[in-house]
Amino acid sequence: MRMIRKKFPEINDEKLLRDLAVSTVERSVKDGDIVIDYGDEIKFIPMVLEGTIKVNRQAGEDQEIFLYYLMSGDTCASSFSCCMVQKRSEIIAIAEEDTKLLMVPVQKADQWMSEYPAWRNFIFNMYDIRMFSMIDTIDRLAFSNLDEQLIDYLEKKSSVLNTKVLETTHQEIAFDLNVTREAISRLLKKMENDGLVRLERNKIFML
DNA sequence: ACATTAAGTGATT
DNA sequence: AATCACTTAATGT
Repeated sequence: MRMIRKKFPEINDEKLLRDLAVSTVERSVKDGDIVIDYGDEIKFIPMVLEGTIKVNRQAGEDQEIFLYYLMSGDTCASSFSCCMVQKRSEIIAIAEEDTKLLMVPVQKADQWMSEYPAWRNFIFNMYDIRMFSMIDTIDRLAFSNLDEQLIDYLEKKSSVLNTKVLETTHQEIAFDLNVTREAISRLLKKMENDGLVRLERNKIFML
């Protein structure tokens, strides 16, 4: 409850906070765990208390692309609309680090929309934020070449995880940007020569 | 020591 | 930029 207040200051309705405390379940996931898989039926809306969730679009079997991060204080509003129209998940959500979530049952979330203006505002606000972050992603995809995308990707990851040392593989980046591993390896190599990064196995040092 | 996985690279399309 | 084929290097058992 204290946690909710701290992480979600927009929710400033005492009664709603009490409702949240009784109707939600806290869930801890570890780095790399899949929170929502492609095709899952969504029954809960996750609110992120601590940690980071990576959200990827998945198209078909082998096509995947990074959409955005959910950080502390964020919620995935689109999962709300998704289950309102009884759809299965179009995205996959993976924990990027050990993460604490607050799982809000859809039915409650729906009920609170009419009950609490604070909740309604919160959800709409989150919609807006998600939407902008998507537009950002679209810009990146449509208007920038791979090197810019890669730099953007690395910078985002670095700032989200608050570290200069990214622990990841070229292959994983390649999956997220939907290109081949070789392309990433070559670009990173070039960036290393340009003094932008330093490379080690499973590590990228941002300079 | 051996197997596995990550990364580097040249050639081809 | 993708695909392929192969090498080299790091890491796990």
